[in-house]
Amino acid sequence: MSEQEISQFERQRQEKLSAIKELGIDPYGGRYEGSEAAFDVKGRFKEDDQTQRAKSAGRIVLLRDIGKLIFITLRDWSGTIQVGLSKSLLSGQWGLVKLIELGDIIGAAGQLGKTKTGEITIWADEVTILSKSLMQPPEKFHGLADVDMRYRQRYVDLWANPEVMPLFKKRSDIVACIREFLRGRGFMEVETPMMQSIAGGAAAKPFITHHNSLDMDLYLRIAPELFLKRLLVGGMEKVFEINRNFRNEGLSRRHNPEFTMMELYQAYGDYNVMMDLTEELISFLAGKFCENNQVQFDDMKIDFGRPWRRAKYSELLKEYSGCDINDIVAIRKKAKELGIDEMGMDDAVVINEVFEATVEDNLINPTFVMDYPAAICPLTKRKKSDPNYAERFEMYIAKMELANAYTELNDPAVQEENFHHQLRGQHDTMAKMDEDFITALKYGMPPAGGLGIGIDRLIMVLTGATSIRDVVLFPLLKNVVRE
RNA sequence: GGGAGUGUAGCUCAGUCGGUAGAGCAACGCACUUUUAAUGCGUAGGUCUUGGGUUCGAAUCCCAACACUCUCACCA
Repeated sequence: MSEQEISQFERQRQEKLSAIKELGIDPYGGRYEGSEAAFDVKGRFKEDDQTQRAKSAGRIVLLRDIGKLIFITLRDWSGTIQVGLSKSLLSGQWGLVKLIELGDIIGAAGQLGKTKTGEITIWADEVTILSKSLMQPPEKFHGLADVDMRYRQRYVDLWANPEVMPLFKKRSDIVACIREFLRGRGFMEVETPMMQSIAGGAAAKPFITHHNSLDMDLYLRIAPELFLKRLLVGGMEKVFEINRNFRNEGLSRRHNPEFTMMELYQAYGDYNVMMDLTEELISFLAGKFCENNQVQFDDMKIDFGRPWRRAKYSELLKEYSGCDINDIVAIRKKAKELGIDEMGMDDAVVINEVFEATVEDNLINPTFVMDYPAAICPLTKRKKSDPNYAERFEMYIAKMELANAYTELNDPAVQEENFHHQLRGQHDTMAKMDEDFITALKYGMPPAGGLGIGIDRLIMVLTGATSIRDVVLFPLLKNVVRE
């Protein structure tokens, strides 16, 4: 279909638009003051008070025309409210009233009352058209079901499917609570570069862009870690950042190429401090946003009740794969059984492959996995008691990695060595040495605990949404090729 | 990138053995001042994702492309 060609529906709506203009009315409205959220109007309604008035604005999502009386359901960001348009109350405006239709945005004011059937209703004595809709809205009962269209036209999805707006409101509330919680504990929010000349702090393929006047290639950041640690060097003691990371990798139910990460650093702390903080923060959120501290997620019932399990990496490996972490022969045998191509992989990588293949699917309730093999943790301080292991934990919920934390490595010599050391079998390693970060460490970084929490995934487990695309307003999609 | 599935009216979906397409909602017309997915009667609406092929004949069978979903791979 060519773009010039407009549908019969759009043509019909254009005619109504013209008819509204002919009445001398601007079909696109303007400032509209004094309107109240539908939710609030319903909340303050009193049974036998005849003097109540209300004024609301929103989109018409249902319309029942009974001749000289029209019932309309208006939806705004807070919910819906019924408006009754009666010819006897609106005789002067009846010409306009008969021209409005599903999808239009209107304002209405009048006495607040109830209908015979008990529905709280604004009996309008004044109606204002605020925006004429030229497009046909989706089916009123099923809404917009086509997932592709829901993501491409989120601006329709948000009002056509009633559960969508509350979900994104909840996301906003959760993020606000995280900020409130952290600020309450003395953390300072900062913003560090999203465009970096060296994409460091994680092992992932970056997106590349170019700055013209500096004639310089830049990477969209894969993590803020190395910049936040520079702030520790600078003397900030408790910092956090909530912002986007970008990773040039595959998409899935759990992966969007741009995703929101909360990273925080606390000077003089360690990974045990981070563990307590993680448990307290997420428990606080679960208590606030989840009924009975539980969430149904797919076929899993997640229980956020404390205390959360804290188990060693080696312990979980033993529990679910049957292998002792020190018995590399048995682990390689297990890897073969699992179909992992372990030839040419370093031991630590094979162990981690087996771990991921056997353990992850069992981690449903919040679980801290502690003490990772040091070889796969280049930014982490090793355990004093056993330098083969690093003071790192990952926290899992519903088989997903939600958080990752370290006792941060602050020895510049060890850090430099780790940057140089490449593990065979790992596709991406720290691509380029960040010399300036090493310089920063040489000035002295206080010992610290650091934590990263994947915000999108956290929203998923707190709301029961099983696809990251349901908690991201505009997830990345392929372009539709237009002829 | 691999595998499986899906793509039909503006939307939600049927479509049997291969015989040129159906419903509900929305739209248009008429009626209706207490509806709740309002109702009743009537009208109109389709390049069956796109391009090839098989066939007398394709929404239906085959091939390819495109998009989406699930899944695997990738993903400290």
